Amino acid sequence: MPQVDEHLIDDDIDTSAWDGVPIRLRAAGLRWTPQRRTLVDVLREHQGHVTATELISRCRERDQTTTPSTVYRTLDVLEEFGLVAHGHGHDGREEYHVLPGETHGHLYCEACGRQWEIRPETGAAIVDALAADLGFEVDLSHVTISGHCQGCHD
Amino acid sequence: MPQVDEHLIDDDIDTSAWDGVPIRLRAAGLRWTPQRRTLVDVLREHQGHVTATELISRCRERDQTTTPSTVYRTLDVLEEFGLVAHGHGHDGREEYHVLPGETHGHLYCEACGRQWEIRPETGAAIVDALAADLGFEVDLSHVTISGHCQGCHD
DNA sequence: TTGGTTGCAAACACTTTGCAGCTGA
DNA sequence: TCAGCTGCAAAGTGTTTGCAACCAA
Repeated sequence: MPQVDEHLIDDDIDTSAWDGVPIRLRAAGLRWTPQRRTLVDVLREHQGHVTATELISRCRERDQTTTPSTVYRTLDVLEEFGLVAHGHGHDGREEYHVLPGETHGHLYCEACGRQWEIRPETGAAIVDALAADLGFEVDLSHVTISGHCQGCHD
Repeated sequence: MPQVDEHLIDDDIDTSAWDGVPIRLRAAGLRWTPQRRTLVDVLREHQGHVTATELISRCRERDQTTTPSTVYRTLDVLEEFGLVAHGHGHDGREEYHVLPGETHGHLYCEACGRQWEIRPETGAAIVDALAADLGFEVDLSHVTISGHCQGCHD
Protein backbone atom coordinates (compact mmCIF):
# COMPACT_ATOMS: atom_id res chain seq x y z
CA MET A 1 0.00 0.00 0.00
CA PRO A 2 1.47 3.37 -1.08
CA GLN A 3 2.40 6.02 1.41
CA VAL A 4 0.02 8.93 1.48
CA ASP A 5 2.63 11.55 2.12
CA GLU A 6 3.84 11.74 -1.43
CA HIS A 7 3.79 15.23 -2.81
CA LEU A 8 0.87 15.05 -5.20
CA ILE A 9 -0.02 18.33 -6.81
CA ASP A 10 -3.73 17.95 -7.19
CA ASP A 11 -4.40 15.03 -4.97
CA ASP A 12 -5.35 15.94 -1.47
CA ILE A 13 -8.25 13.55 -1.65
CA ASP A 14 -8.91 11.52 1.43
CA THR A 15 -8.63 8.09 -0.13
CA SER A 16 -9.03 6.55 3.27
CA ALA A 17 -12.70 7.46 3.09
CA TRP A 18 -13.14 4.08 1.47
CA ASP A 19 -11.56 2.28 4.40
CA GLY A 20 -14.50 3.04 6.60
CA VAL A 21 -17.07 1.82 4.13
CA PRO A 22 -17.47 -1.73 5.45
CA ILE A 23 -18.04 -0.39 8.94
CA ARG A 24 -20.38 2.34 7.81
CA LEU A 25 -22.42 -0.14 5.83
CA ARG A 26 -22.73 -2.55 8.71
CA ALA A 27 -23.56 0.26 11.08
CA ALA A 28 -26.48 1.04 8.83
CA GLY A 29 -27.65 -2.55 8.90
CA LEU A 30 -26.29 -3.20 5.43
CA ARG A 31 -23.80 -5.86 4.35
CA TRP A 32 -20.24 -5.88 3.12
CA THR A 33 -20.12 -8.37 0.27
CA PRO A 34 -17.44 -9.53 -2.16
CA GLN A 35 -19.27 -7.73 -4.97
CA ARG A 36 -19.27 -4.47 -3.06
CA ARG A 37 -15.64 -4.91 -2.22
CA THR A 38 -14.82 -5.34 -5.90
CA LEU A 39 -16.65 -2.15 -6.80
CA VAL A 40 -15.06 -0.15 -4.00
CA ASP A 41 -11.62 -1.41 -5.05
CA VAL A 42 -12.31 -0.15 -8.54
CA LEU A 43 -13.61 3.17 -7.26
CA ARG A 44 -10.48 3.69 -5.15
CA GLU A 45 -8.45 4.17 -8.27
CA HIS A 46 -10.97 6.30 -10.09
CA GLN A 47 -11.00 9.64 -8.35
CA GLY A 48 -12.92 12.08 -10.42
CA HIS A 49 -15.44 10.66 -12.81
CA VAL A 50 -16.37 7.39 -14.43
CA THR A 51 -19.30 6.10 -16.40
CA ALA A 52 -21.34 3.29 -14.94
CA THR A 53 -20.51 1.21 -17.97
CA GLU A 54 -16.81 1.63 -17.36
CA LEU A 55 -17.16 0.68 -13.74
CA ILE A 56 -19.03 -2.44 -14.73
CA SER A 57 -16.34 -3.58 -17.11
CA ARG A 58 -13.56 -2.76 -14.65
CA CYS A 59 -15.34 -4.86 -12.07
CA ARG A 60 -15.67 -7.64 -14.59
CA GLU A 61 -11.91 -7.59 -15.12
CA ARG A 62 -11.47 -8.42 -11.46
CA ASP A 63 -14.43 -10.66 -11.01
CA GLN A 64 -16.02 -12.29 -14.02
CA THR A 65 -19.27 -12.76 -12.18
CA THR A 66 -19.99 -9.07 -11.72
CA THR A 67 -23.49 -8.18 -12.80
CA PRO A 68 -24.66 -4.77 -14.04
CA SER A 69 -27.66 -4.73 -11.75
CA THR A 70 -25.49 -5.30 -8.71
CA VAL A 71 -23.16 -2.50 -9.70
CA TYR A 72 -26.00 -0.07 -10.24
CA ARG A 73 -27.61 -1.05 -6.97
CA THR A 74 -24.37 -0.72 -5.07
CA LEU A 75 -23.71 2.66 -6.62
CA ASP A 76 -27.10 3.76 -5.34
CA VAL A 77 -26.08 2.72 -1.85
CA LEU A 78 -22.73 4.46 -2.10
CA GLU A 79 -24.47 7.56 -3.33
CA GLU A 80 -26.60 7.62 -0.21
CA PHE A 81 -23.37 7.58 1.76
CA GLY A 82 -22.10 10.52 -0.22
CA LEU A 83 -19.20 8.53 -1.64
CA VAL A 84 -20.23 8.97 -5.22
CA ALA A 85 -22.64 11.30 -6.95
CA HIS A 86 -24.11 10.72 -10.32
CA GLY A 87 -24.73 13.08 -13.14
CA HIS A 88 -24.46 12.91 -16.89
CA GLY A 89 -21.33 13.32 -18.92
CA HIS A 90 -20.73 14.83 -22.31
CA ASP A 91 -21.83 11.65 -24.05
CA GLY A 92 -25.05 11.43 -22.15
CA ARG A 93 -24.34 8.36 -20.09
CA GLU A 94 -24.65 8.00 -16.37
CA GLU A 95 -21.48 9.35 -14.98
CA TYR A 96 -20.34 9.00 -11.40
CA HIS A 97 -18.25 11.49 -9.52
CA VAL A 98 -16.15 9.68 -7.00
CA LEU A 99 -15.71 11.24 -3.57
CA PRO A 100 -17.62 14.35 -4.53
CA GLY A 101 -16.70 16.00 -1.24
CA GLU A 102 -14.34 18.23 -3.09
CA THR A 103 -16.81 19.86 -5.40
CA HIS A 104 -14.97 20.76 -8.53
CA GLY A 105 -16.28 20.82 -12.05
CA HIS A 106 -14.75 19.19 -15.08
CA LEU A 107 -13.60 20.27 -18.46
CA TYR A 108 -13.92 17.85 -21.32
CA CYS A 109 -11.81 18.25 -24.43
CA GLU A 110 -13.82 17.38 -27.51
CA ALA A 111 -10.65 16.82 -29.49
CA CYS A 112 -8.53 14.55 -27.33
CA GLY A 113 -11.22 13.32 -24.96
CA ARG A 114 -9.21 14.05 -21.86
CA GLN A 115 -10.82 15.59 -18.85
CA TRP A 116 -9.50 18.31 -16.58
CA GLU A 117 -10.53 19.56 -13.25
CA ILE A 118 -11.64 23.13 -12.89
CA ARG A 119 -9.47 24.69 -10.20
CA PRO A 120 -11.34 25.76 -7.07
CA GLU A 121 -10.71 29.45 -7.63
CA THR A 122 -11.93 29.27 -11.19
CA GLY A 123 -14.92 27.28 -10.08
CA ALA A 124 -15.68 29.89 -7.47
CA ALA A 125 -15.51 32.58 -10.14
CA ILE A 126 -18.08 30.71 -12.19
CA VAL A 127 -20.35 30.19 -9.23
CA ASP A 128 -20.14 33.87 -8.38
CA ALA A 129 -20.78 35.00 -11.92
CA LEU A 130 -23.95 32.94 -12.14
CA ALA A 131 -25.12 33.96 -8.71
CA ALA A 132 -24.80 37.56 -9.83
CA ASP A 133 -26.53 36.82 -13.11
CA LEU A 134 -29.82 35.24 -12.12
CA GLY A 135 -29.32 34.44 -8.47
CA PHE A 136 -28.56 30.96 -9.61
CA GLU A 137 -26.97 28.60 -7.10
CA VAL A 138 -24.67 26.31 -9.02
CA ASP A 139 -23.97 22.74 -8.10
CA LEU A 140 -20.37 22.69 -9.26
CA SER A 141 -19.91 18.98 -8.88
CA HIS A 142 -22.39 18.43 -11.69
CA VAL A 143 -20.66 20.74 -14.10
CA THR A 144 -18.90 19.39 -17.13
CA ILE A 145 -17.99 21.96 -19.70
CA SER A 146 -16.81 20.89 -23.11
CA GLY A 147 -14.51 22.63 -25.49
CA HIS A 148 -10.89 22.30 -26.51
CA CYS A 149 -7.92 22.07 -24.23
CA GLN A 150 -4.82 24.15 -24.75
CA GLY A 151 -2.98 21.43 -26.56
CA CYS A 152 -5.81 20.86 -29.00
CA HIS A 153 -6.75 24.36 -30.05
CA ASP A 154 -3.25 25.61 -30.77
CA MET B 1 -46.83 36.64 -37.68
CA PRO B 2 -45.28 38.91 -35.04
CA GLN B 3 -43.28 41.97 -35.93
CA VAL B 4 -39.60 41.60 -35.41
CA ASP B 5 -39.06 45.13 -34.22
CA GLU B 6 -40.47 44.49 -30.78
CA HIS B 7 -38.05 45.29 -28.01
CA LEU B 8 -37.03 41.82 -27.00
CA ILE B 9 -34.18 41.73 -24.53
CA ASP B 10 -32.54 38.50 -25.51
CA ASP B 11 -34.14 37.72 -28.79
CA ASP B 12 -32.29 38.93 -31.78
CA ILE B 13 -32.60 35.55 -33.39
CA ASP B 14 -33.10 35.41 -37.11
CA THR B 15 -36.21 33.27 -37.22
CA SER B 16 -36.37 33.70 -40.94
CA ALA B 17 -33.47 31.29 -41.19
CA TRP B 18 -36.12 28.59 -41.42
CA ASP B 19 -37.77 30.18 -44.42
CA GLY B 20 -34.90 29.27 -46.67
CA VAL B 21 -34.79 25.67 -45.63
CA PRO B 22 -36.90 24.18 -48.43
CA ILE B 23 -34.76 25.92 -51.00
CA ARG B 24 -31.51 25.02 -49.32
CA LEU B 25 -32.55 21.39 -49.14
CA ARG B 26 -33.50 21.23 -52.76
CA ALA B 27 -30.36 23.03 -53.79
CA ALA B 28 -28.45 20.23 -52.12
CA GLY B 29 -30.41 17.60 -54.01
CA LEU B 30 -32.55 16.79 -50.99
CA ARG B 31 -36.32 16.88 -50.65
CA TRP B 32 -38.84 19.01 -48.83
CA THR B 33 -41.42 16.62 -47.44
CA PRO B 34 -44.49 17.01 -45.22
CA GLN B 35 -42.65 15.32 -42.37
CA ARG B 36 -39.77 17.74 -42.61
CA ARG B 37 -42.17 20.63 -42.75
CA THR B 38 -43.81 19.43 -39.55
CA LEU B 39 -40.49 19.22 -37.76
CA VAL B 40 -39.34 22.61 -38.96
CA ASP B 41 -42.65 24.13 -37.87
CA VAL B 42 -42.07 22.71 -34.41
CA LEU B 43 -38.48 23.93 -34.34
CA ARG B 44 -39.56 27.45 -35.27
CA GLU B 45 -41.18 27.87 -31.89
CA HIS B 46 -38.43 26.22 -29.93
CA GLN B 47 -35.50 28.59 -29.90
CA GLY B 48 -32.92 27.41 -27.44
CA HIS B 49 -32.98 23.76 -26.56
CA VAL B 50 -35.22 20.73 -26.84
CA THR B 51 -34.80 17.05 -26.36
CA ALA B 52 -35.32 14.79 -29.32
CA THR B 53 -38.08 13.06 -27.41
CA GLU B 54 -39.92 16.32 -26.94
CA LEU B 55 -39.61 17.18 -30.60
CA ILE B 56 -41.01 13.80 -31.51
CA SER B 57 -44.08 14.22 -29.35
CA ARG B 58 -44.63 17.80 -30.53
CA CYS B 59 -44.51 16.56 -34.08
CA ARG B 60 -46.98 13.84 -33.18
CA GLU B 61 -49.40 16.46 -31.89
CA ARG B 62 -49.48 17.97 -35.33
CA ASP B 63 -49.21 14.84 -37.36
CA GLN B 64 -50.11 11.52 -35.82
CA THR B 65 -48.03 9.66 -38.33
CA THR B 66 -44.69 11.14 -37.25
CA THR B 67 -42.10 8.48 -36.65
CA PRO B 68 -39.07 8.72 -34.35
CA SER B 69 -36.70 7.48 -36.98
CA THR B 70 -37.78 10.17 -39.40
CA VAL B 71 -37.35 12.88 -36.81
CA TYR B 72 -33.88 11.70 -35.89
CA ARG B 73 -32.90 11.44 -39.52
CA THR B 74 -34.24 14.87 -40.32
CA LEU B 75 -32.44 16.35 -37.34
CA ASP B 76 -29.23 14.90 -38.71
CA VAL B 77 -29.86 16.68 -41.97
CA LEU B 78 -30.70 19.96 -40.26
CA GLU B 79 -27.55 19.65 -38.21
CA GLU B 80 -25.48 19.44 -41.35
CA PHE B 81 -27.08 22.71 -42.38
CA GLY B 82 -26.10 24.26 -39.07
CA LEU B 83 -29.72 24.84 -38.08
CA VAL B 84 -29.54 22.69 -34.99
CA ALA B 85 -26.69 21.27 -32.98
CA HIS B 86 -26.97 18.38 -30.66
CA GLY B 87 -25.48 17.76 -27.29
CA HIS B 88 -26.63 16.17 -24.09
CA GLY B 89 -28.76 17.74 -21.43
CA HIS B 90 -28.80 17.33 -17.68
CA ASP B 91 -30.80 14.14 -17.92
CA GLY B 92 -28.51 12.57 -20.43
CA ARG B 93 -30.83 12.61 -23.39
CA GLU B 94 -30.07 13.92 -26.81
CA GLU B 95 -30.70 17.60 -26.65
CA TYR B 96 -30.87 19.88 -29.62
CA HIS B 97 -29.88 23.51 -29.66
CA VAL B 98 -31.97 25.33 -32.19
CA LEU B 99 -30.29 27.95 -34.32
CA PRO B 100 -27.02 27.61 -32.45
CA GLY B 101 -25.65 30.73 -34.06
CA GLU B 102 -26.12 32.62 -30.84
CA THR B 103 -23.88 30.67 -28.53
CA HIS B 104 -25.14 30.96 -25.03
CA GLY B 105 -25.08 28.38 -22.28
CA HIS B 106 -27.95 27.16 -20.19
CA LEU B 107 -28.77 26.87 -16.54
CA TYR B 108 -30.96 24.03 -15.41
CA CYS B 109 -32.80 24.19 -12.11
CA GLU B 110 -32.82 20.81 -10.45
CA ALA B 111 -35.77 21.79 -8.33
CA CYS B 112 -38.29 23.24 -10.77
CA GLY B 113 -36.83 21.89 -13.98
CA ARG B 114 -36.89 25.22 -15.74
CA GLN B 115 -34.04 26.34 -17.91
CA TRP B 116 -32.45 29.73 -18.13
CA GLU B 117 -30.08 31.25 -20.56
CA ILE B 118 -26.72 32.42 -19.34
CA ARG B 119 -26.40 36.06 -20.30
CA PRO B 120 -23.68 36.80 -22.84
CA GLU B 121 -21.59 38.83 -20.41
CA THR B 122 -21.75 36.11 -17.80
CA GLY B 123 -20.93 33.52 -20.40
CA ALA B 124 -17.96 35.57 -21.48
CA ALA B 125 -16.77 35.72 -17.86
CA ILE B 126 -16.88 31.94 -17.67
CA VAL B 127 -15.07 31.55 -20.95
CA ASP B 128 -12.39 33.95 -19.79
CA ALA B 129 -11.98 32.30 -16.42
CA LEU B 130 -11.42 28.91 -18.00
CA ALA B 131 -9.11 30.29 -20.63
CA ALA B 132 -7.03 31.76 -17.83
CA ASP B 133 -7.18 28.54 -15.87
CA LEU B 134 -5.89 25.91 -18.25
CA GLY B 135 -5.96 27.68 -21.57
CA PHE B 136 -9.21 25.89 -22.18
CA GLU B 137 -11.33 27.07 -25.07
CA VAL B 138 -14.94 26.61 -24.04
CA ASP B 139 -17.74 25.77 -26.42
CA LEU B 140 -20.41 27.75 -24.63
CA SER B 141 -23.27 26.38 -26.67
CA HIS B 142 -22.66 22.98 -25.16
CA VAL B 143 -22.71 24.19 -21.60
CA THR B 144 -25.56 23.30 -19.32
CA ILE B 145 -24.94 23.96 -15.67
CA SER B 146 -27.29 22.59 -13.07
CA GLY B 147 -28.15 23.93 -9.68
CA HIS B 148 -31.02 25.83 -8.15
CA CYS B 149 -32.61 28.98 -9.46
CA GLN B 150 -33.33 31.95 -7.29
CA GLY B 151 -36.92 30.99 -6.69
CA CYS B 152 -36.00 27.49 -5.61
CA HIS B 153 -33.12 28.03 -3.23
CA ASP B 154 -34.72 30.78 -1.16
C1' DT C 1 -38.51 8.01 -63.80
C1' DT C 2 -35.63 7.65 -59.88
C1' DG C 3 -33.01 8.48 -55.95
C1' DG C 4 -34.03 10.63 -51.64
C1' DT C 5 -37.49 9.53 -47.89
C1' DT C 6 -40.62 7.24 -45.14
C1' DG C 7 -42.60 3.74 -41.81
C1' DC C 8 -42.09 -0.33 -39.82
C1' DA C 9 -39.87 -3.52 -37.17
C1' DA C 10 -35.98 -5.15 -35.32
C1' DA C 11 -31.55 -4.18 -33.24
C1' DC C 12 -28.99 -1.51 -29.86
C1' DA C 13 -26.93 0.23 -25.59
C1' DC C 14 -27.75 1.39 -21.12
C1' DT C 15 -30.52 1.20 -16.95
C1' DT C 16 -34.20 -0.59 -13.96
C1' DT C 17 -37.09 -4.09 -11.76
C1' DG C 18 -39.18 -8.64 -10.05
C1' DC C 19 -38.16 -12.62 -7.98
C1' DA C 20 -36.25 -16.95 -6.18
C1' DG C 21 -32.32 -18.34 -3.93
C1' DC C 22 -28.11 -17.22 -1.42
C1' DT C 23 -25.41 -15.33 2.46
C1' DG C 24 -23.32 -12.09 5.80
C1' DA C 25 -24.01 -10.77 10.49
C1' DT D 1 -31.93 -17.44 11.46
C1' DC D 2 -33.38 -13.88 8.34
C1' DA D 3 -33.13 -9.40 6.38
C1' DG D 4 -30.21 -7.74 2.94
C1' DC D 5 -27.92 -9.10 -1.44
C1' DT D 6 -27.12 -11.37 -5.68
C1' DG D 7 -27.88 -13.18 -10.43
C1' DC D 8 -30.84 -13.86 -13.90
C1' DA D 9 -34.10 -12.63 -17.01
C1' DA D 10 -37.32 -9.61 -18.60
C1' DA D 11 -38.99 -5.00 -19.26
C1' DG D 12 -38.11 -0.17 -20.27
C1' DT D 13 -35.76 3.94 -22.13
C1' DG D 14 -34.16 6.42 -26.01
C1' DT D 15 -31.61 6.01 -30.38
C1' DT D 16 -30.11 3.68 -34.71
C1' DT D 17 -30.47 0.79 -38.82
C1' DG D 18 -32.14 -2.35 -42.74
C1' DC D 19 -35.39 -2.64 -46.08
C1' DA D 20 -39.35 -2.47 -49.21
C1' DA D 21 -42.61 0.84 -50.59
C1' DC D 22 -43.35 5.63 -51.62
C1' DC D 23 -43.21 10.15 -53.64
C1' DA D 24 -41.00 14.84 -54.61
C1' DA D 25 -38.54 16.81 -58.31
